[in-house]
Amino acid sequence: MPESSISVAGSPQSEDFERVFKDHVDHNDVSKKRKLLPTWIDQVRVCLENGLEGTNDDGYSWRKYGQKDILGATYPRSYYRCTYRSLQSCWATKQVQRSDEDPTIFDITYKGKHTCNQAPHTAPAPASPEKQETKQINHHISHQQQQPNELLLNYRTNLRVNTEDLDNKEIASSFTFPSTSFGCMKSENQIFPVSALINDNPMGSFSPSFLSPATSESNYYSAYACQMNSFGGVLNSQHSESDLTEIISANTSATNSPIVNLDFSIDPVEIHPNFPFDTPGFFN
DNA sequence: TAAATTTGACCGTC
DNA sequence: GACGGTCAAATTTA
Repeated sequence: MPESSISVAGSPQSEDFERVFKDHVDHNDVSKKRKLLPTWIDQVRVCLENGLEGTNDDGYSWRKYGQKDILGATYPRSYYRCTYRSLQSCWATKQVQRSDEDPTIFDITYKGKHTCNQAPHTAPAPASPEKQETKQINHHISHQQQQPNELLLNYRTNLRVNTEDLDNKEIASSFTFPSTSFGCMKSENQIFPVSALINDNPMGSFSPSFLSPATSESNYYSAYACQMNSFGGVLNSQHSESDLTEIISANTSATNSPIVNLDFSIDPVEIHPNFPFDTPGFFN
C-alpha cells in the first residue's frame, strides 16, 4: 500500500491525523429497520496533507453506500460500510464529513466494530474512499497558490482524547502516539512533555494510568498545542475553538479499533526561522 | 465483467 | 415536514 512507503514507522495505518476516541454508548439507536450497531463510536479528525495520499487509510476496506447533504454543512457527508459486510457480517460503518472550517480536515465517525477477519495491517487495502477523497483534495490544492502558512498548517496535528465515560480502558492499549508528531501534550490545563509520557517505545504509547485517571467528568487529554511542522518548528495554534472542542470518545477494543498513528511523511528539516518562504518558486 | 461508486428514493426519528 | 441514514438501481471503473 502506498502509504506504508511514506510512513515513518512503516505502519500500514500511518495517518497524520487527529484521532480522538469517544466512549459512547448509543442508547438511541433502536430503529427496527436499521441495523443495530455495536455501541461505540470512534470519531476521528483527519487532516489531509498536501502531497500525502492515503493519509486517512485506517487499514480497513470500506465501501461507500451513500452520501447526503447535511444541513448547515458545506460539504456532504459520505457513508461507508465494511466491504465484507455481507461476506463476514461485519457491520462496521463510518461517516466522513469534510470540515467546513478547514476543507483539509475530515471528521470521521466510526460506528460499530469490525467483526471481519481483515486485520488492519494485513488488509488488501484497495484504494480506500478516503484515499480517493485525498486525491481529490490534493488535486484541488495543487491548483491553489498555497501559501506557506497553509502549507505549514497542513502539517499540523492535534489530538484530544476524551476519557469521559471511559468504562472501557482498552483504549489505552490501542491508542498510540508517534513521538514525532508532537512535542507536548495537554491534559486540560496542564502541559505534559511527551518525553515524560513516552518512553522507549519509538511509537510512543499511552500508559493506561495516564489515559485513565480518575473518573471525573470531562477529563480529556489533548495533544493539540504542539503542532510540529515539517520545518522543525512549532506552529502557533490557529484552530478555532470548535476544532478544540471536538470531544470524542471511544469504547473500543485493541483488536478492532484502528490504531492511532500520527505519522508524517516528510522528514523534519532544519530550516532557519527567517527562511524566506515567500521566495518565488519555493512553493509551487 | 465484477466490483465500487453515484444518486435518487425510501424509511425512521424528531 | 425536515432531517439523517440506508437501500438499491444505474453508472463508472479497474
